[in-house]
Amino acid sequence: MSGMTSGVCVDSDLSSMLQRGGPTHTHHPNHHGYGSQGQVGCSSLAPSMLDYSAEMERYRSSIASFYKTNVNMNVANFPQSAKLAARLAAATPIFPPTAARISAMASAPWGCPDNMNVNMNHPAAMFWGRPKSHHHHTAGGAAGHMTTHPHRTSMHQGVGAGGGGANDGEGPSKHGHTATSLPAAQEAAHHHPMAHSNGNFLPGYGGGGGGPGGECGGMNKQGHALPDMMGLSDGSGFLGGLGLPPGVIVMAMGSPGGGVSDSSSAFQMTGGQQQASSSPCPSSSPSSSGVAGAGGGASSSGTVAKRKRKRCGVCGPCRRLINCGVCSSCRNRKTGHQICKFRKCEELKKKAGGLERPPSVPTGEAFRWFF
DNA sequence: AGGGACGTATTG
DNA sequence: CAATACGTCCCT
Ligand SMILES: [Zn+2]
Ligand SMILES: [Zn+2]
Repeated sequence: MSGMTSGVCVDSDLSSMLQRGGPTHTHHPNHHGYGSQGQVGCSSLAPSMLDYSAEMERYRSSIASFYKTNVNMNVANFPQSAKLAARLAAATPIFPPTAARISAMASAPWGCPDNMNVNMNHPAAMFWGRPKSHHHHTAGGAAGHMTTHPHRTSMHQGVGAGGGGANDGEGPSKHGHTATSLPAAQEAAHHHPMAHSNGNFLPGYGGGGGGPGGECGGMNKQGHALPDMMGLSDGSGFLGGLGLPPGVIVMAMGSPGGGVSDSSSAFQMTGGQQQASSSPCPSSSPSSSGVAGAGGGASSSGTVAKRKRKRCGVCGPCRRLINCGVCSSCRNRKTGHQICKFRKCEELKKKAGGLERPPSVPTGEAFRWFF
């Protein structure tokens, strides 16, 4: 009863393709250098993972096939970072937007094969991958194919999408039943027995293992994961993100609006000032900048205008690359201007207004934990 | 308490 | 300038 519009299991198809797709894998995509903003971390363990490169190739193949067949995938909800990642990962001669779509079918969405929710026509999409390497690929075999234009503006949610034939310029709309039922599925928990909990978020980089030169990626196809699950598995107990393909896998669904991380990198040093190497010129004097918060927050109290906080970038939600497209925030993004609920940084949620109230060990004590 | 709407900081 | 998302106000 629920859904199962077209009984096509992506997984199955994919598998088939994989089998048939005899990639001539000649060159190995050795794209490394992603360790910029941290979200890139690698899982470090790749036991049964033969060559992820090979896998990659296969994926690409399958992807290509898919592309041929399903060119109409919706590519919404991909934050720029996601899009970017998609492109990088895909690193194929195909058009950027296309790449995104393609990857989209590489895996199964939150639907479980059992339910067959894996419809590619789904209005929402999930996406795995890296946010962006910040710099164009430094060097890499795949890079050569990239046709990325240094120019930004690439494609907006619906504008550039049409590049090649996308029919849905924007698709804001509610297809009718889709929009309505989807949210329920997501927001409501759809507990799955073996949910791997791999939403569209980035690989955690806390593990550290692996070395600088080795990016590992265990691929975990089948990503049954619901938005909720991902949300629940936030950074704290999160440990299932190790299975990421070298590229990105997007589950397509399409949905109104796309989301992009506020600062693509999304990394803030909890302290308040972020001194990342990417930052052009941090400094500035901490003294009141005159930023009156938003909406008039600062007006009342005081002088200290709190600068707008940024996502921690490490929590589960933060790792998500794309918007679910069905949550209230996503649906109201136009007016609400809020990030997808599932992507809302937990840190921000905590203090989101509560602010100062850290009932807990002072700084020094924290260290004791280690000893 | 939660969600929507709005202003606006921030970034590209 | 546009896009995105944070912070707050307001309504329910
Ligand atoms: Zn959402
Ligand atoms: Zn976060």
